[in-house]
Amino acid sequence: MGSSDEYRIIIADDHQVFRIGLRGLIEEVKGLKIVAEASDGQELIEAIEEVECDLVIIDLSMPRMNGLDAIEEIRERNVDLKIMVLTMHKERDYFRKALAKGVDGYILKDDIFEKIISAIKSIQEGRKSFSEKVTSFVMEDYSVLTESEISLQLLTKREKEVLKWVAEGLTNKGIATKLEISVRTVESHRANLMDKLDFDNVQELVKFAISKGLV
Amino acid sequence: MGSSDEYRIIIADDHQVFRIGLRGLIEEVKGLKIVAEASDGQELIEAIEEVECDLVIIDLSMPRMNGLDAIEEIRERNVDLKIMVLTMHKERDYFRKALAKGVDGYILKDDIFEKIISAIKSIQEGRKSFSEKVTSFVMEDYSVLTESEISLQLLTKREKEVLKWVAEGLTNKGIATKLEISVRTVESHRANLMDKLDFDNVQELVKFAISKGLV
DNA sequence: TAGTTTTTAAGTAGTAATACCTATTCTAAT
DNA sequence: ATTAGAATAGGTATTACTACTTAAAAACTA
Repeated sequence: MGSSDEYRIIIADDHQVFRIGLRGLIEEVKGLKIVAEASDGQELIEAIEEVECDLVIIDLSMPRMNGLDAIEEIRERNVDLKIMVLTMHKERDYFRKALAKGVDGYILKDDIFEKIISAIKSIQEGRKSFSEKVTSFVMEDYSVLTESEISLQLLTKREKEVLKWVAEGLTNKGIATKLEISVRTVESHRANLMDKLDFDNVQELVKFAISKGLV
Repeated sequence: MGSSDEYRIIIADDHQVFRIGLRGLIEEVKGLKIVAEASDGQELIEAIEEVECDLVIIDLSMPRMNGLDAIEEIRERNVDLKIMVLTMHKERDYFRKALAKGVDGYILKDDIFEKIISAIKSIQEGRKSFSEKVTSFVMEDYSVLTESEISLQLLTKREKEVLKWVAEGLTNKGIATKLEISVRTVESHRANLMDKLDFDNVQELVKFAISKGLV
């Protein structure tokens, strides 16, 4: 055995002090080894090319190339490399975008250290790990959609029905056939929808329908 | 005082045995009182009209009028009434739709009874409460989007850019102006997008863009 | 440097959607 | 029974998008 049974980690964070602290703490754990450090996205990409590693721990706000762009870059080159975001950002948007780019973990810097380690372990075992603080944010997010539900109540039953099928991707003609009404009627409903919701394109209709759980 | 400091609950579930069990368990808790029972959505609506209550505990699968429709009906009449879903369905879709309709809690029947009580308490105090089993489903859901990421890699940089703006709701002309290229070029990119992704309408483009975190 | 992909752009025709406006029937509430 | 709102549908013109094809720079890869 030797180094082959060690889990090789690269840290990318623009604060040196944080890196030193994290390295110290992680290396106290048997089986985990920091094989490189990077202070920005560009350096990280280079480091990955140079040294073999299993996991990248990456901050989102870094100079030159930010974390999200770096993650995209990494995923384009190597789909298997595990990526764990370790950041102060608990905003829904960062989290969502990071997830969409395929990260394996998203842990907040104000989580306790044990959480970071258990996340690393989870990822090592092929699972994913997210800070409860962000999962709860996503949950709130899910339910917040609800609050502006008044606008849905503006719509009549038929309008909601038409909206649903529009969002599903049917053409007006398709909807007309499905509901057994004239295309002109569908056009009317659709015009009323646009009017009531103050939209001027299908795209917004789709996003609205999704947010309301109609599709 | 008397009944004024009691939290009045209506139970709607199509299984009588379950209702009896739940009633017994809930009424052992001081301060909670079951004021009515219903075996389907229709009965529930009627019960709400007849007796005053603070919280409705409702199952999703019921005859005559199912839970989701009942919730919609209730929300149309009374926005303040608290609604807690208590169901066996842990599928993402049920959960998402229930949330979109503005429920205050979503608890699974295979949760322990203490969880149900603590959820009721949370709701009573104005918070929301969801079974961890469904929040984790949502989380997975969030990250599963990632797995079919291959399709994004099919697209060129420019195509992704165009896709983003389409999803944002710009017209081809608007995108052309923004990117300082001809409308015909935008049309080309868009046609290629449709082709590569095997879509045939904007709606799908929007949904795809959202799932990839582009918008 | 040669070859491939990406980005650019146009022709031509056809289909789909929108912006107006009007108007009848149906339904539910007063 | 009356009235308001919803659902139906048509007229006319304009704008937006799609389908299918071609093709030339530009950029990148081998």
